[in-house]
Amino acid sequence: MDSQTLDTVFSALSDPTRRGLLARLAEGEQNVVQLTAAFDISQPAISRHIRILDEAGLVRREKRGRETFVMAQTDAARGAAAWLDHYVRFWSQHFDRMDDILSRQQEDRDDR
Amino acid sequence: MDSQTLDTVFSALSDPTRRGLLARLAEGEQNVVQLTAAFDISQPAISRHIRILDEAGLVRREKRGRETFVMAQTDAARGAAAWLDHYVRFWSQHFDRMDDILSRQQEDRDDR
DNA sequence: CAAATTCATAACAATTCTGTTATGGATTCG
DNA sequence: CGAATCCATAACAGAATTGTTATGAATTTG
Repeated sequence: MDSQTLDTVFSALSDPTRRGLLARLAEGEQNVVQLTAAFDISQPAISRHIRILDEAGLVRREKRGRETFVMAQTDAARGAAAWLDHYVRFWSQHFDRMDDILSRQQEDRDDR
Repeated sequence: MDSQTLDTVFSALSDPTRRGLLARLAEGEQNVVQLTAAFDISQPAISRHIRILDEAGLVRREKRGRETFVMAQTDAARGAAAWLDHYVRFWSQHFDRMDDILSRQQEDRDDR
């Protein structure tokens, strides 16, 4: 997952309405009218949020007749999760080493 | 981890310079001059990025004399990682069930 | 103590984001 | 077929973001 994709995915996830949309979509696909009903903002605003999620690869849209169904898409989220996980692990290791060093120093002092 | 914290953490992570700062800090604490040297933008711009990371709980600042040392902080990243993980798992389950249903239907057809 | 270093903040400009209302194309309903 | 429904896009306003330069307080250095 390249840097620009991380930009758009994390940016997409940084808005509470968009996370709310994703949460709703976890229950299954919904059309735009259904999604709009769940929030307190206008339909065009929802349409735009959906578009941003789409561009980030977090949802997929499918037009059937006059309705547009929106469904969650996991790949982009998995990529971002992997990135975060990687860094959390890396930092943790670093801190573990730090703790190790600190506790060794403590032992050294205790030994005196 | 509450919604507003997720806002600030994901938003902080959505900028490539800030992710770059975090990557550098994984190697250990650095002062502002050192961090500024690693990027092609001004010191005040770096200072502001650091502040945003700080407010998101992704780094900690420690002033020693005239220098400010910056170090990565894992808790906020862990929280965001947990959120992402939760949803990825949830969606995956959903899709697994879908796959299950779809393949059962396929079997039904095969049985005919 | 004067000069240099470190870094935060203010002031500003350019750009992007997020909402609104207005509108209209496409599709479905009666 | 005319009316209603679904939803995307345009145009706009206000707020937020990200960079810049200018500046100065605090600290260290020579």
